Amino acid sequence: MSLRVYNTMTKKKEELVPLKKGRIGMYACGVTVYDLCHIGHARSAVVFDVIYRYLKHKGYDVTYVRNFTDVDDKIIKRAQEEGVGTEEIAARYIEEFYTDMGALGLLAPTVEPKATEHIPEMVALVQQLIEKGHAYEVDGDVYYAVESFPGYGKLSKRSLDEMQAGARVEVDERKRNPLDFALWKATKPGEPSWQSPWGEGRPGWHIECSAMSQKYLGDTLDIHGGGKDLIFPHHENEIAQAEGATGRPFVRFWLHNGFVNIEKEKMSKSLGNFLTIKEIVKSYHPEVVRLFLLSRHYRSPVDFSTQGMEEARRNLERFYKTLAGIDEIIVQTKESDSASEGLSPEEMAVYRRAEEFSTHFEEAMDDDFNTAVAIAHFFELSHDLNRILQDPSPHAPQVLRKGREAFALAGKVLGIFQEDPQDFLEVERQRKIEQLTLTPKEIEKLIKERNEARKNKNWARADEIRNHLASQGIVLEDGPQGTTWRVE
RNA sequence: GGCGGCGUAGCCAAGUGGUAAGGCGACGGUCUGCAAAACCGUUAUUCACCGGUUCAAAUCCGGUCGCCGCCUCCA
Repeated sequence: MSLRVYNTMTKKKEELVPLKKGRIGMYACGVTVYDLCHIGHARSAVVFDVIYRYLKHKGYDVTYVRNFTDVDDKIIKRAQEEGVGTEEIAARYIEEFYTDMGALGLLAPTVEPKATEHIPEMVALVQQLIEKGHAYEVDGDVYYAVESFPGYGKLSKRSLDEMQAGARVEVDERKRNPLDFALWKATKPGEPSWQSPWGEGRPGWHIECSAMSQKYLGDTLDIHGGGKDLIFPHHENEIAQAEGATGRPFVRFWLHNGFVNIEKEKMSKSLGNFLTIKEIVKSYHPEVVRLFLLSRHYRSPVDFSTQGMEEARRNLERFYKTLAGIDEIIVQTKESDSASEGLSPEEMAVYRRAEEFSTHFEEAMDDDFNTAVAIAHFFELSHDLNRILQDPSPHAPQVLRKGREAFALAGKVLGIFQEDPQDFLEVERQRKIEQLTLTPKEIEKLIKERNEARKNKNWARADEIRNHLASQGIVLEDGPQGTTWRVE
């Protein structure tokens, strides 16, 4: 099966053919470390994490680079506000980044370069651009001359003329073209700075990704990605820098993820609806966040809502309930009990579907990482397995084991279903119990009373207790093993 | 103003030429004292609207309406 991806450059799905057979070099724009990460960062990070995982799953030797922008206007501003050094701000939010992204279960990239640790590479690149006539120096600043690069605008599909017509950039007399952007900025008092051929200064934003991707992945990357908002100007500028310097194609496949809205509104600081990852994982298990995000296609906008998150939580719990049921049965059986001998036609059918699961999963993922379809397959498999679980025959473990393997293997690619089912359900239970006004002890007491009433066929009293607890969000389940309770 | 995207059931959401995945909800059934969970079944003759191309269109083309993003820092 061949993997097809949507390429922003060509606006088409194309077969992902790497430059070197069996190897993939991929670069995802990371974060500027001046504040806590929000759900938008989480989406981007999770999307590229899943892409990384899937490429590895397909057997590619992947080099994944994700950078930290640790020198930038916003960091400087923040540092000045707090009266501390920029290094302190950067170090603080890098640490927070690891805490938050670690919580979301992100795999570590191959390399995580920091801009400040690659100043010499950036200076060299800028010098190269000046030599080739793509950049010019004015008063210690260096600007990229967009008119010197014929392909400028090819990724974002705009021409220089169009952009100039609608330009809202401030006029700077020293620039040859208003759209020329800074490669190097002369230092100002109180700002971090480094030595350069143009005097003390610091790099512009776009140059770091060109320099660092080149260093770790070579002149041509297979995949470069980030949020849709980076298409212009960031990625457009990166192309101009990299291709202007090397004269070779910069990126084979451009991948961009869609935005996150909050309750149908654009997320923005002025609206005060910024949701940080920290806040979210306080209320939801990280796998719930992943399931929620991956239930939509990565290129579409997604609306982050309580309703959507609750649905994801309910669904994940359902999956884990199935898995817990399976584990309970197969724990007694031997590893080798996954053969198909002696199965009933019904069991055989499920066995086959479990066997084919990975094929279907890969078909979905091969189609531009269609995680929504992949997750739909999980629902189907889950139904199949629940049917077996309902009334397990002596041969059931053979089928269940097969299904369990499928869940674990494909789940690993999405970064879900990786917890022990019992543990997961217990953690979720505790999380909900904390919200209750009643204590478990009080609940147990009421259940005891209700069971007394039931013994005496006092259905009125029994139902009264059930309804009372239900009004608190507590659901009673009468089973052969007695009565258990759970929180809605 | 320029560029781009989107509009699929009550809701969420796949599907980009071959006759509408999946989830939530709702309804009916199995089970239950009643429930819950789980399972079974039903729930879009139709994909914003109008016109066109085609044997065939949610998918392609033209137009209309509505929503959104980018063009300035942004995942």
